[in-house]
Amino acid sequence: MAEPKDNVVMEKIVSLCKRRGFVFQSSDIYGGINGFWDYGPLGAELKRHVKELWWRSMTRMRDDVVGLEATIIMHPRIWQASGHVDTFSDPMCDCLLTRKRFRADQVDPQSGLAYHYSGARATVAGRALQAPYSVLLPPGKPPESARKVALQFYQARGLQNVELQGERTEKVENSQRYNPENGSLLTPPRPFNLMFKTYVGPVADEDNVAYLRPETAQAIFAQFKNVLETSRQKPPFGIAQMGKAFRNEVTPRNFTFRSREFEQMELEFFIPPDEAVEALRGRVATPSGPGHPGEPQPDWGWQLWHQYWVEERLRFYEGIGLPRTSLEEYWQKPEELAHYARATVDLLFKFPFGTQELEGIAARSDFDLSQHQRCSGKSMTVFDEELKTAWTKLEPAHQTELADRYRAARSRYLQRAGEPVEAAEKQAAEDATQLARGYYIPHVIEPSAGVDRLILALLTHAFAEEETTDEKGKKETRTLMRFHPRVAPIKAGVFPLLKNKPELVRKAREVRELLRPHFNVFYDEAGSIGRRYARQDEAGTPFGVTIDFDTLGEKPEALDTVTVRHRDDGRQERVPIRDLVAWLTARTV
RNA sequence: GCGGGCGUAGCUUAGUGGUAAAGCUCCAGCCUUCCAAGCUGGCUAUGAGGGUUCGAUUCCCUUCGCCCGCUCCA
Repeated sequence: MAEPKDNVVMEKIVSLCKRRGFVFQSSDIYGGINGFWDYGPLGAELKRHVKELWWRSMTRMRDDVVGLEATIIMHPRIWQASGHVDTFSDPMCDCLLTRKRFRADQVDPQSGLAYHYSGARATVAGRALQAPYSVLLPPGKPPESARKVALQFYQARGLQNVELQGERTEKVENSQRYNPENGSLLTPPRPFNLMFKTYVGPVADEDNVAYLRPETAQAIFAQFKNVLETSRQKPPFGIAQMGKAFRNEVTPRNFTFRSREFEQMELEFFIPPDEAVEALRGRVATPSGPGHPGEPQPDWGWQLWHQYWVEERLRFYEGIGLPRTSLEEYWQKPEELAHYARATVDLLFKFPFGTQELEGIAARSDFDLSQHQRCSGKSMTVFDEELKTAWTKLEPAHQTELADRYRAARSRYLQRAGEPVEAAEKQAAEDATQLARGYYIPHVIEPSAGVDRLILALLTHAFAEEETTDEKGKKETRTLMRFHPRVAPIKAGVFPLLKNKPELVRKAREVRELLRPHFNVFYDEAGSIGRRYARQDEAGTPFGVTIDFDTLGEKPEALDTVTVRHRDDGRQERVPIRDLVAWLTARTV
């Protein structure tokens, strides 16, 4: 995925973002804070439009998705069930010589003779360094190789012509304290918690630790039963949520791409397990080829649902101005998948700094709800009357086959989750019995997108520079943001051709008031008309509405019409004022 | 977290151990009949803290931030 990086373009974009008010550094006047960014007036509008379009396409335009708005701080056990407490806090240690980082529990245990040193002295300058250090010498290697590593260590700390001090040796068995590659001592294991920790209530002690959510998804799983029971939905259906999430990233980089506080748009789409679909419909439909599989069908299995959501999401991106040519689909290889995932597709965008993930669409099996069922003790099953009836009509052999498949899958999950084999088998058999009675834990397809990454993608995709030559032959660079009109922060600029003609100004203000209830419009009378167009080009405003003398009736046939000027090509057309709202609506909604 | 580079106005850059310069932007006024025109005037900066010095934007230290590489990325 390595690509040539274009820093110059990124720097121009960052500069424009600040200059025009798209993105500012958080806490700027105090020197900023690493990994946090604010949206200025134009950025806030852009982000709002993107979120509204997502919410609209995911919930309002569909019968089968409902919304949720959960808190950022939740019961800490949620993060134990999800696995975040464990996976976010692996102790890490670094090689003292090469700085290479290891997960403390994954270092290959080493045996041999450890050479300990209390410090070293520079023979020429006479400088001494009191810094304990050790090297592990594997069996059969000469002691000189251990000393050589130790010399490198002290030389790296600024000593010349090193003389080692306080050498002593010690037998070591199966130690994880040394780098298997060079024998160098590692730093002590240090916890690496990527979740932001806080305390609920005024007393900050370990009993009331809580975390800022590192993803919005878990709230959806935790509220699954409440939503199911109140929304009159049943699988296949989804719960959508937008909201802030927090990760204490090791290295925030690439402008807003990897921030510590960021916003997600996530859908958890719940489907019956394939065994239930087969019992109900007699078969499980699987993808017949690439592309959008069309309207959802009752016999779809997880693979078709997964493909469906990948294609739906691609359509969404196309609809807001990111063509397929700007995106890449990456199907994770089996060895890259999380253990609970059956398939994951990353939608990548070609950023100037490399091709990077915008959204992941994961088929997550029934892992998430199962985890919460186990950890909370509350049932996460769905009852399907139709399934219960259909099951009784199956051939006994078919019943056995489906129940076996379901039981095996449940057992695999339970064993991976750490249940002893015997208990897992027993529980899985019970789950299979429940399936026959119409109860199952839904499987999940999860399209999970980063809002701020998408905003950055839109910004970098929209950014354009054009060389223009004015009438004096002077070359100029015109900067413009070619946002899709649907996401553009300002939909139209409204300008009187001249500022010092009160009748033009009055009419222009009327037009502004006419448009204001429908669109974000910007009135500007300062400077030449060309300058005002150029200012709006940098803000990415797709249309300029200019009130001139024809509007006032200089040419009677043009009375009450305005010039509409197109951002991308400077084209102009004449539109009657009474048609303006409809004209703009057709192009910006 | 480690190593390297950088930090002067809103932006892009200049410069100096002794009054901080310019272009663009922005604001006000005049002018202007469709693409950054012109004239006049104006606002705004040495990232922060400490040290050396009579005096520091310049030298030193610390810190914060940005960029690059490494590392990490459930």
